[in-house]
Formats: sequence, C-alpha cells, structure tokens
Amino acid sequence: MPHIYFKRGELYSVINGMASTAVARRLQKNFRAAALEITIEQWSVLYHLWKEDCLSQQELCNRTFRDKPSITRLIDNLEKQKLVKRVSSAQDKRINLVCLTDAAKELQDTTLRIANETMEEALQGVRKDEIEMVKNVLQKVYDNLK
Amino acid sequence: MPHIYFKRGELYSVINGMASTAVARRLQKNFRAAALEITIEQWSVLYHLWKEDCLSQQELCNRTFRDKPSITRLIDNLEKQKLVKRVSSAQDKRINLVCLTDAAKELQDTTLRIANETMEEALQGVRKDEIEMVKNVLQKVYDNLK
DNA sequence: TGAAATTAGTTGCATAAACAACTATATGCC
DNA sequence: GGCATATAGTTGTTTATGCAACTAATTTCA
Repeated sequence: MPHIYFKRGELYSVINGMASTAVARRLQKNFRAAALEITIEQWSVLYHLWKEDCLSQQELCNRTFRDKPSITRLIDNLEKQKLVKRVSSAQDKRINLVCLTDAAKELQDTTLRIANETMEEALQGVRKDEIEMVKNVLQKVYDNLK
Repeated sequence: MPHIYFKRGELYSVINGMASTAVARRLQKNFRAAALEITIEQWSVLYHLWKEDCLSQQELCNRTFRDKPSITRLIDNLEKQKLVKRVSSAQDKRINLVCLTDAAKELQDTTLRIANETMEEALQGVRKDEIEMVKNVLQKVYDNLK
C-alpha cells in the first residue's frame, strides 16, 4: 500500500499550477479593470502575433502549447471580435495565416504594460537567478514529458 | 511604447503553466492507460479526501484552489460516478460534507502509484534542492497575489 | 502518374473554469 | 425576538480544453 504521496517534493503542489492560475486570474482581473474585453488566452495568442504577425494556426499551436481545436476556437473568437483575420496561404492552401487587425495592434502597448506590472507584482521578492532556475526546471519538466 | 516583454525573466514563459499542463496531460494519459475513468481534476479532489475524509465543499475550495461553482460541479460529477456522497452536516445545515465511497477508497493506491511514477518521470534530472527552490518561488508568487 | 501517407484545419462531445446572481442557513447585535 | 449581515452552496452563461473523428490539400514514392 503505497502512501508515498509524492516523496520527491510534493510534485502535486510544485506543479499543479497554483501559481500560474493565480497569475492568470490577476492578469485577467487587471485587464477587466482597464476595460479590456479580452481573455488571457486570447491575449496569449495576440502576444505571439505581436512578436511575429501572420503565423499559421499550427505555428500558434506550437508557440502557445495548445492543440489544434483550441487554437481553431480561440481564432474563431478573436475573429468575431475583429482582432485577427484568417488569410489563406497562397503557397499552401491548407494553411491559414492569422494576421492582426489595426484594432489588435492598438491593444499591444496597454496590455503589455499591464502584463509587465502584474508580473512585477507577482515576482516581488524573487531574485533574478531564482527566476532563471525556475524557468530551467520547468523547461526540464516539459522536455522530460515531451 | 513599452516593448519590455517581461524583462524580469519572461514571466509569461515562467508561469504560463507550460510545465503544469504537460504534467497534467501525462497524468491523465497514464490514468487512461490504466483504464481509470477519472479526470485529473476529479482526482485532485479525491487526493485531498484521501488525506482527510468528509471535508466541506468550502474546505475543498481552499485546498484545491478552486472557486465554489467549480467544486459544486466536480462533486456533482464525482457523485454521478459513485465516488463520493454529500452528507448534510448535523451541526450546520448549510454545509455539505463530501465523503468517499468504498469505490473511491479502492482507487487510492493505484492512482497514487501512477501519480508518483509520473512525477518521477517529470522530475528526472532535477535535484531535490531545485524542487525545493521552485516550490518556494511559486509559493511566494502565490502569496504575492493573494 | 497515382495511391498511400502526412499535414493543416474543423467539428462534435464531455469536462472544467470564471463570474454574477441566486437560495438557504447561521450569526451578530440592537 | 428580529433585522442586517455573513457564510455555504447552487445555477446560468460564456469561454476554454482534451480527445476522437472528420475534410481538404500536399507530399512521398513505387
């Protein structure tokens, strides 16, 4: 009868997303407080498009760690809100390029400022080298399971 | 025009749940492979009940970091699957105590073994002191936003 | 060339989460 | 006692996720 309960440091509490959920909720709350009508999931897609516009849906899957149906529906909703549009690729008709509208471009600065402020708040009292170490460990966990 | 993009170490990638999502998916996959018909969210509720049976829904909210409607519906589904039952508290009629059935008690050992194995796999190459540091940082993040 | 396999994206279905509004019970306090 | 307030839980609505099955376009290769 194994009553081990995650002897290697309570993995459950390490990685159950307690912190990421808290950050996500706070970020969503701060968006709402600024009258920004987007979800953090939608924002995470826009975030990658601001770095590089007109990515394929598959590329957005890779960069946001979501599966294809999730991206399909996020893009559906972003398109309804006139924040992106699907443009069929001329080279490969299977591919939809997802491109930002002007309205989405206008959201960039405000939402990134809010995200940075939220992160500052979340990481108060955490040293840079600690952040680096957390990043490295979480990356290793991700790679271990990939 | 703030093009900072999380200067304090790409908080987005630190905490966006990439690792916790990967662990959750793997755990779910391993449950399915063992013909266990529960979701990881349901399992996370059972996990706390195995530690201490007959908690109130509110207490389950606190321990699993979920809000009340989420717990209501998780308990609804667990009750449909005959894994828990709601017992009205004699002292306070507002309170439902959520108690394990025998069927749920039988799931404990197998699912905990699978969870431990999944965690071993996820944490390969990660030292104990690194796990401790990650726990501490994520706890600090959580406390900062609470 | 043309059939098989691969890749990109969509749809259906079940579960889960966030938020607001709601009911019911209990507590505080005058 | 009785009214105001707080607490426990439920319901409705919208959004998001996971999985499987599906269509359409492209690539592989005999």
